[in-house]
Amino acid sequence: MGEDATVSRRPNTPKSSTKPRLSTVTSEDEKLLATYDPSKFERPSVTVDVAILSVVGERLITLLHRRDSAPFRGRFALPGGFLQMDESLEAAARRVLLAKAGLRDVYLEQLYTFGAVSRDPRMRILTVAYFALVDATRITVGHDASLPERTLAEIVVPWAGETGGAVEIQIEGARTPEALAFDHADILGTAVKRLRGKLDYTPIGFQLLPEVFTLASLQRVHETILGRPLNKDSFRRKMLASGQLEATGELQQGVDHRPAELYRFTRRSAV
Amino acid sequence: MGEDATVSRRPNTPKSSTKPRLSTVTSEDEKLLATYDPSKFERPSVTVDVAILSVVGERLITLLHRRDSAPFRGRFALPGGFLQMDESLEAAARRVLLAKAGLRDVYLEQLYTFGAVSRDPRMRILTVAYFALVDATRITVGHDASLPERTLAEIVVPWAGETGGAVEIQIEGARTPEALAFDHADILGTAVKRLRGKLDYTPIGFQLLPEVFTLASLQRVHETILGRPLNKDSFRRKMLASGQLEATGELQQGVDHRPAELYRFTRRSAV
DNA sequence: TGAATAGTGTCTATAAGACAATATCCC
DNA sequence: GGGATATTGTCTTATAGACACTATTCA
Repeated sequence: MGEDATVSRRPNTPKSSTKPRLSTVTSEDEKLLATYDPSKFERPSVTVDVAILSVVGERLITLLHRRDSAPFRGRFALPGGFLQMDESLEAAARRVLLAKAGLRDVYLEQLYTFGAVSRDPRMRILTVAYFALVDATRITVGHDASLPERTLAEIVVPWAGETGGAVEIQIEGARTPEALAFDHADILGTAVKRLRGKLDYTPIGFQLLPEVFTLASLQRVHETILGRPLNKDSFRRKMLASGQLEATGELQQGVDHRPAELYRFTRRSAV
Repeated sequence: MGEDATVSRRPNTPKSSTKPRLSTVTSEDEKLLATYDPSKFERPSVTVDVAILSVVGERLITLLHRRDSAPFRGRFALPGGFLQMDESLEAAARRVLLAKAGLRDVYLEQLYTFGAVSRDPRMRILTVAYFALVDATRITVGHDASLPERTLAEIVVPWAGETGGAVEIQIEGARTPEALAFDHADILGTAVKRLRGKLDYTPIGFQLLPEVFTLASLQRVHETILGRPLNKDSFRRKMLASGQLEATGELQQGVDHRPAELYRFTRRSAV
């Protein structure tokens, strides 16, 4: 940030006289801080929200909480929390993942920062949104005393390709789409758009599958995310040519047809 | 943000009793706010920084300011400023562009939010970084009483492709790279990485050229950003096939060889 | 044996790279 | 005319899609 030195762009903010005292501040700096005090500025609250995405069957799903307080009481919302002063943004996102969904060691990437002035009716709150990819076998919504209530919801994407925009959320059994709290439908839409874009040139789809998987299941994951069918032959060729798949030599079990070979991602560490 | 309702995750924050009063808050909400007050949380400062990129000759350049106060006094930094409580993030970025570089109506896109705990030695400051693309003819660094001092600096990218990482900054005439303030070399590196990625599938390169341009100059822009030579034939074919170029019928003037035809971008509005 | 999906091989269409030939301007 | 770059056309190679055929499992 190129914070200005001379500044008093905000005459309506109270002129606080408390200067920050940090061990890294030298005595020369101390003098300068007298004329430049960032704490003069009003500050927004900052939260971190995580769009946890997974593919179950042929559906793109996400994990939500029902809000039990205002604003948007009763609406579903992404898991999130306030950024603490001693943690990085990513650390906050990982804390949220663990505390609210019981997930650790998942693929996590910063998505976008949402900062519309009135996105929260109470006060100015920015949210730094992340998205996480989790294979279906790791998401649980059963009762767990150490975790808050969770709900899995289907993401229905009402636009093609990478058009972008809000998505619709379909709760199991419900007939109409569920309106989400805040701008969370936009956040999920942004996550889907980003994921679709990445799928073409990165092996990110593997993050949504268990350790070993068949090429057909990988293709179904891609198709579910992209929302369109893919050519089987070229999908197969491209994946094998990418050098990122490793044949395990094992075969699929328990299917009523010829079993497919199981593959493994060669760099599971790519988080 | 899925802010928790019951909360008191931060026992060390002062329990403020000032509840926000907003016209959109209903009386039922008022009651709930008694048990849930986001202002209880300590808040970071938030700035917006803008990486202004341009291509001049065969060089990728950016616009910097020299800091005249601590921290990083004397170092160059990106233009930036504190987010005001009544403006959106993008509005803040556009305000910075106008106030610090005299630029308006330029391509602007949110890049990434940088939030390492100690990125500013004084206090916790997040910055939401944006990048702007400006054609070379619009960047001025001459003296202008309404603008702060500015410097154009060359961006030297020490990595290939989309590897990512900090870039080096070369100030005109200097022999060694210039160390930037804060994490601004990382921000610029992130901007270059993003730009390289977008160049393959979006017409974003046009934003760096004047209204009309030749195919050769467009190719030079692409090559400068990508840091590698491109095949002339296929570049030409791909651009013309994209349907985003429109021949003006005019020819280049004042060259000592056969003049090239001038083209125009068909959707300059794509900001 | 038949249903179902896996996996291989071949052909074609399309896009990318290489290269040659011609065009047009200024000096 | 000579130098320099633009523009067009053709050939070759790589990649993607289409399709036919064989393979393997279970019911």
